[in-house]
Amino acid sequence: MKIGDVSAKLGMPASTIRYYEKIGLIKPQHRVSGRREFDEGALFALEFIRLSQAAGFTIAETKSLLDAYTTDPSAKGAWVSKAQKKKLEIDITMKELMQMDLILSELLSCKCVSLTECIEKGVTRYAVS
Amino acid sequence: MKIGDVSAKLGMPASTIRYYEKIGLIKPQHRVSGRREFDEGALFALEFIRLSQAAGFTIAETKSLLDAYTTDPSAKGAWVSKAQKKKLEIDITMKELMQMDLILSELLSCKCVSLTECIEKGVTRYAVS
DNA sequence: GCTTGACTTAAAGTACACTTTAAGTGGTAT
DNA sequence: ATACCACTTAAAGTGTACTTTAAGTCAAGC
Repeated sequence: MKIGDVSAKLGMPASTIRYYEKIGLIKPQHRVSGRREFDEGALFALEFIRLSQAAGFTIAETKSLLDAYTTDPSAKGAWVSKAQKKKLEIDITMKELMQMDLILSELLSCKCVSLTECIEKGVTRYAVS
Repeated sequence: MKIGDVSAKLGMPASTIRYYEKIGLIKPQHRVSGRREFDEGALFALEFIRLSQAAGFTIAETKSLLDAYTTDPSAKGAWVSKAQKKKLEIDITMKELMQMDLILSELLSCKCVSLTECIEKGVTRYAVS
């Protein structure tokens, strides 16, 4: 699969994919007459990166999750605790998203004529504890 | 409430709060002998901003959600459709977070010695459709 | 065979969201 | 009363994550 196909399939600019390779987030892809050829593993890595970004993790964090124990099997223990920590962070983000959703729902269903009125009426009671 | 107290309560640097005021994300706070005094409304706005950021929205998007129909009640219609759109975006992000969580769970529970092996065994079948 | 367009590189540029700096003010504790 | 620390400002600096540019290569269709 060429970079253009991968780009279309994942909805990710080709420039971004090249950038990820440049900074070592994905392995240097095998070249066929100078162009990158992507396999399933590369596609997984890119999708993993996309989801990791969506989860609010930085490139460095993503790299750390993606690198670990691929080169050194004995590093799996460290990877496991790292991944577990990330799961907790995802959990926190999920709760924040749910709270944001709840606030938007409250503001959407109320009859106030302004946000200020909503705040006075206590529509925002979920927000600040 | 002074900026330091707000900062401590929300876990948000005072510099960030000043920055939010400077760019108009929050209203200019009332000053008491030169220092900002924050009320419940301001606290709500800041918590709203924090959650909005967690939901992956930009400052501009957050501002748009926070501004609308506060000054012009007739703009509520536009605000409503905007907020509904945001709720859909939150929904997408939630699904991505769940997928990320699922992938991490799979990788955590498998017995592979490397990520490459996991990919080959199809542990990643949830990732790329 | 020649045009088209996707690909290649390295390097510079951009956007967003703060964060830091420098210089100064003001209320509180010893 | 004096030291201290949180506060004030505007402006410059920082970090992350790309994105664009410029110059060039290469394979495929007309």
